[in-house]
Amino acid sequence: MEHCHTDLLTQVHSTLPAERLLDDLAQFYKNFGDLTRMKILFALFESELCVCALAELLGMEQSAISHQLQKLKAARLVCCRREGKTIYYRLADEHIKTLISMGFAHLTEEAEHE
Amino acid sequence: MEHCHTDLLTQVHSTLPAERLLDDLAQFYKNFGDLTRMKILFALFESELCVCALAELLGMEQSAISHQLQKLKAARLVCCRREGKTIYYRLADEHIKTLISMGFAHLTEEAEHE
DNA sequence: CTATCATATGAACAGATATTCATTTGAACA
DNA sequence: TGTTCAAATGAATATCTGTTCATATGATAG
Repeated sequence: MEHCHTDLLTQVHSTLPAERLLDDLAQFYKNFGDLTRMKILFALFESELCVCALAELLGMEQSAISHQLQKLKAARLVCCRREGKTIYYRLADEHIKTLISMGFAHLTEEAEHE
Repeated sequence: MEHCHTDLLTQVHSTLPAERLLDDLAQFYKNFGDLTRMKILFALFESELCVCALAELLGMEQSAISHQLQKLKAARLVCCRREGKTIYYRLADEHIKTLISMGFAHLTEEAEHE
């Protein structure tokens, strides 16, 4: 492994953010790495929706949606309000929309180049 | 489920991108949802590096790094060049840097608000 | 052409994750 | 208070994913 410049390695190493921070970042992105959650987020781009509406929209069990919503909520990507028996979910902030849209743009741009 | 406005649902449904596209997007984000890959990407922010340098840097097996690099390569997040026996990996484009940095910023901003 | 070094690949395994089913919580209303 | 509806939760399960180990490829030097 003599061809690996040790000084370059220590330099690169010094610029790496703390392990904890990198893991938080990976955990954060993990939320976008699932089709069901992606659908939920895109649906909430348009309007706040209750759990059963999301279940209906995605053609999935209420329980499955609820489990995913808990993850999105824990990650502070969505928040909710109660109205009687119904609980309406919405995006936690518009920033999220921008973030996802960037990935979307990246993907569609890349497709154009082919 | 009568409280769910069917017309709202059909309207939201009409704005959802194609299933295929949403899945591609989720698959794309999945690449950022792993600590090892996140470390690799951040390391490549600084400099192109060969496989064994990355293995050394992360304190992991060459094989583990190589497997992850194949995934990043398949997602066109990184590319490589050969120089003799050594293969150097680098970010596929600077755009990636921006994309990841946005998540990073989002995370650190959020932390400040607490 | 053989040995060696860097990397890639495949199979196997362990740990993580998404979904389902069954049950519980919580609010409204009779 | 008991029933009903919406949502949350927990256990079980099947699938996916990351790492390791063993081996293969591919380039270079002798």
